[in-house]
Amino acid sequence: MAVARTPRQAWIDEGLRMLATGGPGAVRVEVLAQALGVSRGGFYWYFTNRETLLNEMLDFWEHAVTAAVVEQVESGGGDGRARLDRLFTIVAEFGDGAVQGIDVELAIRDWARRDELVVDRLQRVDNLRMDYLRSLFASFCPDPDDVEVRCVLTYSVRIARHLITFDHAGRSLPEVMALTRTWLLR
Amino acid sequence: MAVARTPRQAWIDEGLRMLATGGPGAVRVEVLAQALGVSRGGFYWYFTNRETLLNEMLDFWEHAVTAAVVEQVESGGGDGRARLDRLFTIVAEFGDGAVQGIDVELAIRDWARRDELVVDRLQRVDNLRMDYLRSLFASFCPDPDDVEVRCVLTYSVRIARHLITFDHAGRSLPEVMALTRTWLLR
Amino acid sequence: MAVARTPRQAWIDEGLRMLATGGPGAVRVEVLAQALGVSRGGFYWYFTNRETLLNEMLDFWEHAVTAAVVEQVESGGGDGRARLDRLFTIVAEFGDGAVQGIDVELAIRDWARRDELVVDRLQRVDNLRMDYLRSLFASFCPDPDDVEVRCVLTYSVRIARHLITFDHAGRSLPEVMALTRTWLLR
Amino acid sequence: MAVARTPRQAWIDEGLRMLATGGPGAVRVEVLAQALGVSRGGFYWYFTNRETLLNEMLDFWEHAVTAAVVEQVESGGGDGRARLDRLFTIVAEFGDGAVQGIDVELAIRDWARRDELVVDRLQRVDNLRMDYLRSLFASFCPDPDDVEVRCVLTYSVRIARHLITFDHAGRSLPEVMALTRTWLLR
DNA sequence: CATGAATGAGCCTTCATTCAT
DNA sequence: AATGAATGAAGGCTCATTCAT
Repeated sequence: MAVARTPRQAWIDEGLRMLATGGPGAVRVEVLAQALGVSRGGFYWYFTNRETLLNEMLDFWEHAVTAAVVEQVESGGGDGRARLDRLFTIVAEFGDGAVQGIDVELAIRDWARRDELVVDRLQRVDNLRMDYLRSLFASFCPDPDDVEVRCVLTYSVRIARHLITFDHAGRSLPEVMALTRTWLLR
Repeated sequence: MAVARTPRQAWIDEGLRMLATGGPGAVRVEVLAQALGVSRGGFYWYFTNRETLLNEMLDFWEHAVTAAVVEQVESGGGDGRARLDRLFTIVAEFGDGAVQGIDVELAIRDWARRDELVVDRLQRVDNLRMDYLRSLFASFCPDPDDVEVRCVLTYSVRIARHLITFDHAGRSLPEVMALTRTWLLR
Repeated sequence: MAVARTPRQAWIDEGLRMLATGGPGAVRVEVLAQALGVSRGGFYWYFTNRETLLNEMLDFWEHAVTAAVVEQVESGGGDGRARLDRLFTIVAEFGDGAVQGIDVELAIRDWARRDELVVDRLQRVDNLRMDYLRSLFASFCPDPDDVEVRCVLTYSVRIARHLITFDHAGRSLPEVMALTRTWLLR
Repeated sequence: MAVARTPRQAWIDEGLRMLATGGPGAVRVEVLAQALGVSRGGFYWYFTNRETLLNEMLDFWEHAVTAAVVEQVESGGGDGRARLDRLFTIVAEFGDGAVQGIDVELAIRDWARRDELVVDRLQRVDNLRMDYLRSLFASFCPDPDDVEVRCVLTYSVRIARHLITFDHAGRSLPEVMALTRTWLLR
């Protein structure tokens, strides 16, 4: 059995990288191949066509992201507030290059605006994370409405932070995020 | 008041519509021409090339959006809280077809993630709106940190709302938005 | 109005030429373009895709072939035998380069063996010609069975002659064809 | 009697099957391999390249067809007319799936129109069969011209029958063939 | 013997752009 | 001011072939 020089996963990883950089349209077979130091045609050994790769990228992303989320936070123990605090920290440090990075996620979110199939996957991820968020906030917020609002605000900031480009009246972004965190955990 | 739509502007409007629908990559000369019932070549009488159109689309969007924002809210009078309340209502009713609609804005925001020139324009828009938001919140919030946090949260929800896809634990999206509004104006 | 440098029909003619030479698989856009001294992409100004051309080639062939057949023979007058004789002569001289040439026809006949849509067109052509043949033979053959057999034999020779490759025991092909003609008109 | 089918022969058989179905262009290494449940590369252990297979297919076809022709007819005995009658019957029942089937032959005949090397093989087959046909017809036809014409007609019908697509004025194809047979043996 | 993997030429198609009219 | 026509650079996909194991 010959060793795979460019394992299937390598294509997926690279594909997600290009997705993050330029959206689904930028996931081009030729560019992928070049990035992997392989010829264009080699791609078709692993994937029927470009669409297949795109789908597998989404599959992989969904699993990677949902598996990682609770795991990282729960591993540290503590009460709800402590865990939320840790969650904020983790999220704040989101790496850009990582497959689970925010750039991939933003690209997928934008992609979902024009592709129903992407919406499905995104919805599963969003619901899973929100359920977890709710459980954490609920541990110290008695009012369900209050919980829901905090979740929405928390999740919204998490996403929008990378799409908004304003200056913060003399403050740094981390400073503002720290203030926001305090406000939401109040 | 609708400005007389010059032929040139017709291309820009149609371009923004396609941008909203499919991102910058979907702004294709052929499709535009077809939508305007004109031949493909006619495009080049008005614009040097595709990039020129893209730039003018951004220019137009920036002006349209910044002109409209304050105007609509201020025209109604009232104190800061009242104006904020009106702002929330206006934003909540954002039409999708309009050139200033949220779909164009989301497309531009995603676009900005991979194009520096777009970032500049977006930043001007964001700053302008945030300055206005700050002035409104400051009218009844004495603490500047508090103001900043509320602005960030308000603006984040405004954007992220259209990118997030979860169910709201039995509530409708408008219900949750109403709760959020109350929370932020508390 | 700009003059078409390569009118639509030029593509069809050239396409039929390639079909005759190498079958449907040989009708390649690039080769066609090269033969017409035009760039590859120009093809798509006239045709949606390769299949469209293939279909129009078949359409054109069907019309050209059915229009030409009776016309040529009838124009000379005379009784059934005389017309049949003329028909044999015309068919015997079938040019190869002509769009209505036997090479195109043989290619289409082979093509029909693997494409239902081609069969339909071929059937219309075959029936039209056979009806005409029957009318000619019937003018001097009282027995319908006799007529049918002579038609089948005549038509079979017309086609198979170009597919059979044997030597004729010292005779030339024209000699044998002359003998056959006499036999069938006996 | 089926000869033990060597792996090599399996490729040839399968190749002839694809040839019959779709012409030489359809004899693709990948499809062959798949049909044999073998990997694409295995092909190259047996054959230098695709062309080698194509040649061996033709070789095999030539031998199979020439060996079978006389054998089948002669085995029954009888005089010339009886043998011819049997020949007609055998030919009329030509199976399609068999390697010596008419579909392979038609494909090869079409192929010969564009490949000189194929013509040579076809010519040998045609001559062999025609010589045999002549000997049969000569057994009851004193005139050599008459013999030649009958041979040509017989052989032409044999081939063209599968390429012609007309309706027979209310008769079935077998009926017409029976009439033709009688006519030719008259 | 045969496989998994990869190459590279070739084909179809799309699309921004150009150009003569 | 605009059209019909054509160009050429990509990009997706197929397929014969090669090669290490």
